[in-house]
Amino acid sequence: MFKIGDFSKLTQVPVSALRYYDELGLLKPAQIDRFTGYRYYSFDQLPRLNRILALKDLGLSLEQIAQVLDDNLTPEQLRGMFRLKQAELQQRVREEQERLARVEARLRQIEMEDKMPDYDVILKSIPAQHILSLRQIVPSIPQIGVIWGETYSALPAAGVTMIAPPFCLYYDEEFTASDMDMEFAYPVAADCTKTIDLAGGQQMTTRDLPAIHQAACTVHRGVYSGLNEAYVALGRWIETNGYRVVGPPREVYLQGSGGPDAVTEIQFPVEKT
Amino acid sequence: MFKIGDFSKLTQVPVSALRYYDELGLLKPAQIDRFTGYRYYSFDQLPRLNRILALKDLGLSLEQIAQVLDDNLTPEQLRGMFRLKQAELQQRVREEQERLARVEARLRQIEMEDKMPDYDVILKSIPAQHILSLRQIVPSIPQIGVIWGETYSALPAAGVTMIAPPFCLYYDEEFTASDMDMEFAYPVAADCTKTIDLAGGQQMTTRDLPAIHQAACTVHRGVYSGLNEAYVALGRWIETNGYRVVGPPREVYLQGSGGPDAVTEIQFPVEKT
DNA sequence: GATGCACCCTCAAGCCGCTTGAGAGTCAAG
DNA sequence: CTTGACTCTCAAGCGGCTTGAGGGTGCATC
Repeated sequence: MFKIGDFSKLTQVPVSALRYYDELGLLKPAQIDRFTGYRYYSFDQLPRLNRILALKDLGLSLEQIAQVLDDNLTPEQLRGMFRLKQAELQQRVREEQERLARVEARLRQIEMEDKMPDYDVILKSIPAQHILSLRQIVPSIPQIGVIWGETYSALPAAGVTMIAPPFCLYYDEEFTASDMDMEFAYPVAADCTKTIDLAGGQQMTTRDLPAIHQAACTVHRGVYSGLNEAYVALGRWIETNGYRVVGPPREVYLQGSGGPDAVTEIQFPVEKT
Repeated sequence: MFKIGDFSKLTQVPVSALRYYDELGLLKPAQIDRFTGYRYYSFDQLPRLNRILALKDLGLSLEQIAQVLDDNLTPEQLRGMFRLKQAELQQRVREEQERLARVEARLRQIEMEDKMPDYDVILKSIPAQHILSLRQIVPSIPQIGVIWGETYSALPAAGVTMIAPPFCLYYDEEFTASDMDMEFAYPVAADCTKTIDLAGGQQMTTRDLPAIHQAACTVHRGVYSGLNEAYVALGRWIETNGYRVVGPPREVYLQGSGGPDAVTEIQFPVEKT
């Protein structure tokens, strides 16, 4: 019989942990002095403690360990438990490896530029939306503003209200500054079905835009001409982190002044390669 | 300006997390209604929030993120921080991979035997010890008990007290049941220097036994003839988990009755291959 | 103007696996 | 009989939130 301190030295488990295991009923001392409350342990408890440590080392929670030790589960349940743990760990290893790759990319960037990068790229999902949109080949960049003006002013007349910031989709595979295949989109209520005829003979129509599982996104603050850098940053992030683009990027005009206080989000649908 | 719920939907960050970031000073709302306490957020806060999310995704703590965002550290500190994080993550990936390998080994074993294995192997370090010992070629297994008896009875006469359970070291590379090269050891006080002459003309002497950085250990309960299985289990564990033996194994007689309540620990010094 | 209902607030507790600390009692050696 | 090392219990703390209780707000509808 040892006092807790001796048992702690023997097993290299902290006294506080032994007391905690006692509290949980995971490892009760062989004996407790009923007057002083002193815990006394015996060698016979080593196998049980070792099993606790071994299972803990496999990543099981103390609650799960208690089950394995006491609720003598069926072999079936036992297998299930470990298979689950295996899957969990595989997932975790993958995640940590990806995280490590991201940290290394960020570190290289800091070492090159000697400061934090200007754009932070995050992955997020984008919910399905119902939009009122116009798809068109746009001859030049200045035209974009014109089209936004025309389409926007047509909304109230048609009794349509935008329920989220407008955005556009770029369908060209490569960047071009002329004859761009673009779609101008206004998110509208899910039950809205409309067709609007515009001055130039084109039509805006409502349609569903499916959800995007994963998109690499970044936010640009300032005039639109600066968006370039954001695209560059996003492109680099996507490449160095092992993703690839799987759909047309979107430019969301969160705060659409076009001036220095404009806020624009760029979203690239991506997939892990 | 959005209320917290709208900002939460926009950013896909839970309301409770936004409130928590406010509390930490990590992301204060652009404005707070001084009468109702309602938080109001603006688009301008998106870049900051994105940076928070990006850094969180790299594994930084919120405290570290606050530093990066506000205490604008020197590029030197910044690099240091990320290099540290990199090292941490490399370590973690290794650990999780090893853990996964252990879980997979255990799973295979459960699938073979349809129950938890009888022996749990754990890794631990073994501190340096000062011992009084006798190294000898032992002709046969029954002789072992005899030698323990002789050496043990010589201790009191020499005024030596054992301060931990006795153990023996096995120097043979392979298992043999005859002519075993063994050392019988009694842990004694660090300042004890003695030579004891035994009946057969041999001498026990004191010496230092260095610490073992890592040892694979398991505990056997019961008669000594059952130790075999414990050795088998240990050997298998060492092999399947990618370790190799780097020193003579020890058999520690924790509860040395030799009967069914005997408790023996076997320790193999090991190294990751 | 009353009533819903969805939203917002603050404050406190809970999660896990312990660790740390306060305040008080116990044990063994000198 | 004192000293000092140990033991006990109980409470709080860690991180990054989440959950819930209890109560106030804001806007639309009757």
